[in-house]
Amino acid sequence: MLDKTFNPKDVEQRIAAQWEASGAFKCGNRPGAAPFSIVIPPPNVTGRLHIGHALNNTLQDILARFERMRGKDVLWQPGTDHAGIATQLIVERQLAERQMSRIGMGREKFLEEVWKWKAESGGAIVEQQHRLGASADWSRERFTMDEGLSRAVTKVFVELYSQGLIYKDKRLVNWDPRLQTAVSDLEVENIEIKGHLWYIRYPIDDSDQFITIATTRPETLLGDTAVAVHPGDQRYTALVGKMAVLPLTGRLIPIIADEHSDPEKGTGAVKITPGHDFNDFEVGKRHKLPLINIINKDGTLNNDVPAPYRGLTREAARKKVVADLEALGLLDHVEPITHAVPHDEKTKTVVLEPYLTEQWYLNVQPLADKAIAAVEKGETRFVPENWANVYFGWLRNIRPWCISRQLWWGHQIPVWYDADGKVYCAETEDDAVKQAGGGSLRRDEDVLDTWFSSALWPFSTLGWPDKTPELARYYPTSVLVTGFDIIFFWVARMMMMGIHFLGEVPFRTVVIHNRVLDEQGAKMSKTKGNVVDPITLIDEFGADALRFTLALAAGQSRDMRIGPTRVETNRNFATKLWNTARFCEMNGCITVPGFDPTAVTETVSKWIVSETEYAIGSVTNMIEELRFNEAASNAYHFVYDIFCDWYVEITKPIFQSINEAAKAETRATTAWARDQILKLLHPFMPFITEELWAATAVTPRETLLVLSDWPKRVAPPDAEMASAEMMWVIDLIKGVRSVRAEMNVPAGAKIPLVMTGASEGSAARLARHIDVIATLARLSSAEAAPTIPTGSAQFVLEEAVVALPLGDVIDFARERARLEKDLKKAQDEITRFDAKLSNEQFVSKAPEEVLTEQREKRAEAQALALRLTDAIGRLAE
RNA sequence: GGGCGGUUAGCUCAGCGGGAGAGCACUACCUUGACAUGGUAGGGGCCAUAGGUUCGAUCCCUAUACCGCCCACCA
Repeated sequence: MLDKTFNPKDVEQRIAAQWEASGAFKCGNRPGAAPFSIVIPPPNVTGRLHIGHALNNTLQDILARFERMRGKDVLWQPGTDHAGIATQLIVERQLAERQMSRIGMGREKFLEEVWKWKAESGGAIVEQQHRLGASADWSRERFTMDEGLSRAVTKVFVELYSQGLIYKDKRLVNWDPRLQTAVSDLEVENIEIKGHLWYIRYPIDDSDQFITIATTRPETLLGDTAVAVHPGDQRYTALVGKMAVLPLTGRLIPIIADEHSDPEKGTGAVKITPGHDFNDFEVGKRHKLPLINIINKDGTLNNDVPAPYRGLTREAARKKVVADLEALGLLDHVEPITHAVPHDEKTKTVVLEPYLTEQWYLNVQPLADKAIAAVEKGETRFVPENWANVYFGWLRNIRPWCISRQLWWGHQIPVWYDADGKVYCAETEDDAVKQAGGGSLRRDEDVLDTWFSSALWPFSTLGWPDKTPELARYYPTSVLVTGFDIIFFWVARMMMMGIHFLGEVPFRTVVIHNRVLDEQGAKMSKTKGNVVDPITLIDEFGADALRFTLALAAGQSRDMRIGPTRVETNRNFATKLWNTARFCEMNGCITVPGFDPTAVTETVSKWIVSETEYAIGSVTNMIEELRFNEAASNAYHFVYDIFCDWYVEITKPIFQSINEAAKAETRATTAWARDQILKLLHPFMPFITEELWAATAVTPRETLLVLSDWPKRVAPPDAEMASAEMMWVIDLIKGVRSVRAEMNVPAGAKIPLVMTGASEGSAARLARHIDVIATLARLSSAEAAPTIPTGSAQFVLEEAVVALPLGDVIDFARERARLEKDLKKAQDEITRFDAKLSNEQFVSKAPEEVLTEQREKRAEAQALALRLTDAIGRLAE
């Protein structure tokens, strides 16, 4: 006997162990089956599962389980990302607690520490993915710094280098002064902050005039090498070609004319600091201006500025420069402004500095062109498809990718230098030495951007550059499921690398899912403290409830809000499912081997087979179309509103009857429908369905549910007739219940029912389902009769009028009000249909079936109104 | 500045050319032999605004407003 409620805590771990032991998630053991593959977006090895991961993994798991049940050879490739910066920071912080430092111990020792950390505490997120029920092939788990994957990285680098696509360049980069590394354009987040616009007077050389410039960064004045005005700006034409005296330094800098200067902004004259501003860098190149770097790697001012400013932080330097200018009377005025300042995208606190360094770049332009073409040609499709525009937009304006990072944790760049600084790019040091013709070489100290290895994930995890069977079988992967926030970081780059190195797109379909917000609609962040922890939700409500909630919320809109109340609702759904199975158990509904749902004879059986068939079809279609929310809600609707609310209730009087043949068929049919439900829900709620699959079996099941076959659509006999009949029964019961409630008939009281004007068919239906109707509508009797007893409450059911003789109990005023309300509704409908049908344009232009439909509806409303009018008339008798 | 979403019941959201839906919340009643993590019956909406297309618009088109996101840039 099943317990009264489902206890996820007891069950989940046990079920997960069974799955693991059965090898159900392993790919490659279904020879002849079509492959279906997904690579997981590898979470950071430092990460904790957040609700966005939970959504992402749930959707992938739905697909994996669905396709596995459909007989495919499923590979869901799991793994983690080495996350250069995040991991290095964590280990550095731990070292600091032990009074140690990265620099102090040196590169080699430090990397040992990181690997040690990874072995001990890395990958906690993988355990959390297990908690969620993720059916990935865990035996194939990969890490971006694994030996094999690192080999792929090296090979890719060397090839791109030899193709001339990777090169070293000295230009401005976005510099993180705290980590002292370059970051790519994508890792910059421009944050609006309140600042000031300082108007500063630069004296003109050999003159008593000034040229006033406006700047948000007065401290960079120390590195100015020009002042620019717009060539067409009349105000300054006379000054172009003269020299200005740079305040605080006394350096002479030219006043130049350049289109970059915008007459509308500030004073129309702008200071040019090629060393610390991207635009100014370009201006400097155009005018062959000298470039002065005034900042150290840590963000403090260097020795190329006047002594008083050396060593100051940027903030301190700014204050001092402003104060000194003011003292000199060169500060014209200050305006408060709000402007966007580049911050480091991860912490959002560190202000990045445009900084002149030598870095490795990847010229992605040629790869981008092919990546664009592939989506244009439909080789990869986005779902929803409008995300393709975001993808195109970025790739069409792509700039070289700065791939080097001044970190230690990551893939070290496979480049060596000889004593003369000559470059040798090779897969191994030995090869480099060979290239150099002997001698000792020094390896480039930089590592690659973490996303460089992520870009190779769809093929590096399959064994590339080796020609493995897995690579042949599972590449291109079937579907990629991810969030829109990493379309640029990851999706586009995988496309570029996949096409370039494999000659084929890495995935056929990209599903972009919503972003998860908290229940108030706010973006979740650690600092706000509004992060909803999926593990907490799993602990409280079960993994199935969380998964079902996420699937239901995975609609087309951009955001979804998730919080405990919604998960609780679906925990309740799980309980409902559990108790339905319990009901089946209590009534002896046992799976009958070889049961043929198309051979049932009872109307009720035909009806539920037909409804099940419909549910199978809709859930299957919706998953195929990647409309997860529709799939989940269709399944929910079938299970709750049809199976639980009606079918189960209707079987109760059958089980209590003495019709043994009907009971036997109902038991078998119910067991069959329950099994179909378990299968339909399994991709969404794997734990509870797997548990019920075993618990409801009298003789052990042939396979675990996870390995069972997806339900096939069946063609039930007389489906339409059976459905119409059962709908009629349901409408009758609903009608009685409604009248009872409105007439305040006590719930326990059994009342008689008299049906008048019933056709032969209706009378027969009434007789056929008398037990069900009497039980569910709480009737003492139900019969067809020629006349309506006085003192009856009435309602209309198709051609018949149903009367509930309530005798003295009836409240005539109330009954009249109720009937009149219904009548008004019917009359309003008639009016609406008449308006339409009397419109010549409508009659002549609308399609025939719409016309017929409208006429039928009008006739129905007319008949209803007529019978209601009669009923009201009888009330007066 | 460029682009993209959203605006539907008190709340969170589905639906997207021919009768306005769900969950939660709300009201009334109900310990009915699966389930109170439940059941039954209800109340609640000019589907943001203004035009247009159409016989017909919550749905398609165009503008507007508000909310939000992405990209670029800001002296």
